[in-house]
Amino acid sequence: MKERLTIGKLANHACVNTETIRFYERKGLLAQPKKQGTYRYYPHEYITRIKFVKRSQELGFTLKEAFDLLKLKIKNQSKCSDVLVQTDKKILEIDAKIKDLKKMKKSLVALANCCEDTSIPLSDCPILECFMDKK
Amino acid sequence: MKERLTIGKLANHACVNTETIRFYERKGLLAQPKKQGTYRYYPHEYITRIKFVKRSQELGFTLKEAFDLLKLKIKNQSKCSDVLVQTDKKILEIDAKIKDLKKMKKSLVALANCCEDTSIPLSDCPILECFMDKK
DNA sequence: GTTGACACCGTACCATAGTACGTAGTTTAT
DNA sequence: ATAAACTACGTACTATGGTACGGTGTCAAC
Repeated sequence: MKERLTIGKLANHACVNTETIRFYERKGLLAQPKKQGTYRYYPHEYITRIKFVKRSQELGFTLKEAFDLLKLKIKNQSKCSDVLVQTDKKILEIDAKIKDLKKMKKSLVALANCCEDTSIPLSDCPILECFMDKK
Repeated sequence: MKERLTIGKLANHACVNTETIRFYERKGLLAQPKKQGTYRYYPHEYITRIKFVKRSQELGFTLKEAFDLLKLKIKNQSKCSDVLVQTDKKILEIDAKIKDLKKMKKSLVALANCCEDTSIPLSDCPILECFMDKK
């Protein structure tokens, strides 16, 4: 027999704070189940849903984006293409970030190299210029 | 002859809001020039400095990190070894960020590959289950 | 020499993503 | 049966990175 999921138990199972669940509810992102007496009891699929949202955040999606993906998952008339559009968008965003970071690293490595030569005064270090140019 | 840079002109040249400059000053990140009469006038290098900070933020650095990077150049009386330590730390941070992003991307690409046939209804699509598994 | 645009300053407010806390009532375990 | 542990709810607070606003004073162009 399945245990009745109070907010605390849901939080434990989903590895989040109870306050986080209450926060999602306040934000209108997570539907609040009706009270049965004085307490609310959560359907067991809420555990997976919250875990899904946390995982999406780990993959670089914002909270809202994560819940949007969840909605697609729940809504069974959604198509795979709906999810693909979001995913492809994120992949492009990540690619751009990686590209930028690599440029940044190159500039920093150049700075490190210039600092290794202690005869060069730091005032002549082209760090600022490096950063601004490599865009 | 160079124009006298009031906060508004500095903001325009650096492509930020005047309030942003005031915010940096309040945070103690940007030194407030002494008043000349009732107004403050900014050295022209502040334009490049703010642009540098904005560029660093674009590359995924926090505001504080951006100003720390800026200090590398400005604090040229500091020891070269100090600068090297800072720079190497930043390079490691960048490497870690790139690694994280690559991991994210890998997961997302795997996700996208889960479903090539975009006409399949989502209820039959494994794409979102992939999300949970590929950790 | 007036007027409109700007500076200065403090304070309040925005979004994002939560966390903490106090009060009151309820459930559960011993 | 009583105490510990939990729930519900509202509000306040955290951090990050700003933006907006109102009042007062000033500068600069026409």
